[in-house]
Amino acid sequence: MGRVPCCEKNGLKKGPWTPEEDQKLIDYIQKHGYGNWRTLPKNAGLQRCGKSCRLRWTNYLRPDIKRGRFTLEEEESIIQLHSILGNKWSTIASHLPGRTDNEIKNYWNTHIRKKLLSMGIDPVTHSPRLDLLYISSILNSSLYANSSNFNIQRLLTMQPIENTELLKLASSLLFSQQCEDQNLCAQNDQYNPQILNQIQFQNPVQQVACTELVEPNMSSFTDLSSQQHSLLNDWHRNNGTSLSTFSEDYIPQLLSSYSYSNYNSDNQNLMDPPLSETTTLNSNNSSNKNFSFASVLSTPSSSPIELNSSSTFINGSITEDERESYGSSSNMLKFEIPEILDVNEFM
DNA sequence: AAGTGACTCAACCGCAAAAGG
DNA sequence: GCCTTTTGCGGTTGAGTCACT
Repeated sequence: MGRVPCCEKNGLKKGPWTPEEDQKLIDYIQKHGYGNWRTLPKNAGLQRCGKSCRLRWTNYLRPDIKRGRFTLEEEESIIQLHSILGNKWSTIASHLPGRTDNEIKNYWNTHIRKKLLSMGIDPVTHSPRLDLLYISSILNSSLYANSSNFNIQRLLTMQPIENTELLKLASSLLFSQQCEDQNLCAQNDQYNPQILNQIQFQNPVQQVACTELVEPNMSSFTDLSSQQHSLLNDWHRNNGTSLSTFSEDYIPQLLSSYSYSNYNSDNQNLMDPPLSETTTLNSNNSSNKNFSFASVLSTPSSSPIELNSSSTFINGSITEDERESYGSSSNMLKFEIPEILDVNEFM
């Protein structure tokens, strides 16, 4: 379909609107309405194209536009609607009176998306970042397994590591292990809790992810919708500045529901939860009109998760060695990520 | 106080669908 | 049914602002 530019470039102003231009547009629309955007600027005495006028009116000058910060309810709605609709900003906006698609799009990109990422949730799929879990499991095996079971050299030669991020991580691990060999060789068989306690996670999500992988809290396998809701409230109150508290409570629940059904669907799961407990966390219940934070997780659990470009597809190919290492010894299962690894590189 | 990088958000761009002749 | 015009949408940009050094 041939397209003619909506306006002549010459002689028409671009860029920020002045108060005078705003007033002209408001006055004209209040008098005549906005029938034809193409002829409107000329009639209103504006050196703008119709497209620019329409955008200015719909996104800024319209009298019913709500200004100010998004409320918790609006934020919940956006997340829930996005999990269903994707980037259909205008459709999402139609469910939020007074908010424009542009505003919602901006808010998503600058706030919600980052929050979800920092919580270990893929904002595209609304699923837990399984690549982080996978990395965590690899780290677990690599750092504290006995050398006879697993080592980083082996990690570097593993088939599933096709992702360059994992390769970077593996390389970093190799380097950090060399450092540890020099400094911590005294603790060959058992990790030293004092030393580990001194190592701080850069990302609390990972800490929880790692901990939960190896030490599942079975009490979390219950219906959590109300709890999740209160967690979101906490998160919102903290304005995203203190995610650790939220994440530590929230992420294990995500992992509980998600890793069970996806991580190793055919064979024995890492933690072998009862099936019924997994299903109670299914959030795709359209009859639930109240927002549950589980709605963030919208991807059907039965489908393989194709994460975004910075993510890694996890196919559940866990070797017998690794599986054993997860479940055989609680000592070996505890681990932490060295500071040398920048978790943000994987987010 | 100046420099720099990160962040925000209004505005633009290109495309596609809808509408009209 | 075809072509042109208009409208709407989603992705992206960049100027302004803020925070930190």
